[in-house]
Amino acid sequence: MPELPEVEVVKRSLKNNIVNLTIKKVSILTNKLRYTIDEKKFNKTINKKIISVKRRSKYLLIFLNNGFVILIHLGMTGKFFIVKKNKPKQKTSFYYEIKANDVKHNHIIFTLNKNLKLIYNDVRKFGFLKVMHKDDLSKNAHLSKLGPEPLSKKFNFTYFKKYIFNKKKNIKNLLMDQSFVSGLGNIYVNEVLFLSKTNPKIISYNISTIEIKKIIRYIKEVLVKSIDKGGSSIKNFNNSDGREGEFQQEFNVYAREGQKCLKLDCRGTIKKIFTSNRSTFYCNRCQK
DNA sequence: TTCTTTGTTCCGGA
DNA sequence: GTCCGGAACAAAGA
Repeated sequence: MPELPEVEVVKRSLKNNIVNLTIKKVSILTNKLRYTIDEKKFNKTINKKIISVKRRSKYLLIFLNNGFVILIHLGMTGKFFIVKKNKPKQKTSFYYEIKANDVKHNHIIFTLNKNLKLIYNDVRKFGFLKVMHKDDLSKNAHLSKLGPEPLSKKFNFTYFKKYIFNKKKNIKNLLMDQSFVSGLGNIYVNEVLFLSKTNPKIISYNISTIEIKKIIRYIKEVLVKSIDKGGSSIKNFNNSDGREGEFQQEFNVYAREGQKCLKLDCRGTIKKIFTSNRSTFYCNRCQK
């Protein structure tokens, strides 16, 4: 599931592969992803050059040389494939050989110059692509409500402490709240709370100064580490077989219900509960 | 057929 | 009016 590190890895891959290329053609194979696709808007991208690729929270932004931008959210299962026409077997770290059974989930195909194709593939169709003018980005409903980037200096002790004053929300829900900090999802929030030994149900205003510092430190540490590893939950991006990677080994608590706590000398067991309809995993001993 | 997964939005209660 | 948690929603696979 793409969270901030995975989106960052995708951004870097796109940056290395499609900047300075020109979109020659757009094929919309599915007219509805999360939102209905406005085909006319996509025509604005034809014969335009890609000048940069950026990330904000879990959103990708592909900027074109006519002032238009493609805003993308990968949802649960959104992926980009870059393939070389007529040479399907050729691969680099990001080139991907599409298997026949993946093709039915290809929804939007950008034909680029240099015989390349950029393909948006999404099994669950919870992602979206939207074309708009860059001047309209600041008032876009998705982007305008976002809190600070977790890796930025704005996300610090002072900000955190001030924000949780009187906040009755539990810490799990707070970290999931994109207006507080933008880019964390369920997997990384579970991991961070394990590392800081914080109980996910604790009321935010009750969190101690020491614990706040730990949470902030581990958020930054886990995200950076994951980005460096190429995004823990999309290892398959670099695999040629298109299967799920062994990313589950990377996690201390996520999807480890009933298993032993991995912390040395802790004999706890990983529990699974639901908070706001989201699966929450924590150790019953070290996250009191 | 039912359950699961996610981020976002909506709704009712406090 | 504000805050919060829970439910609903989207699609598809197991």
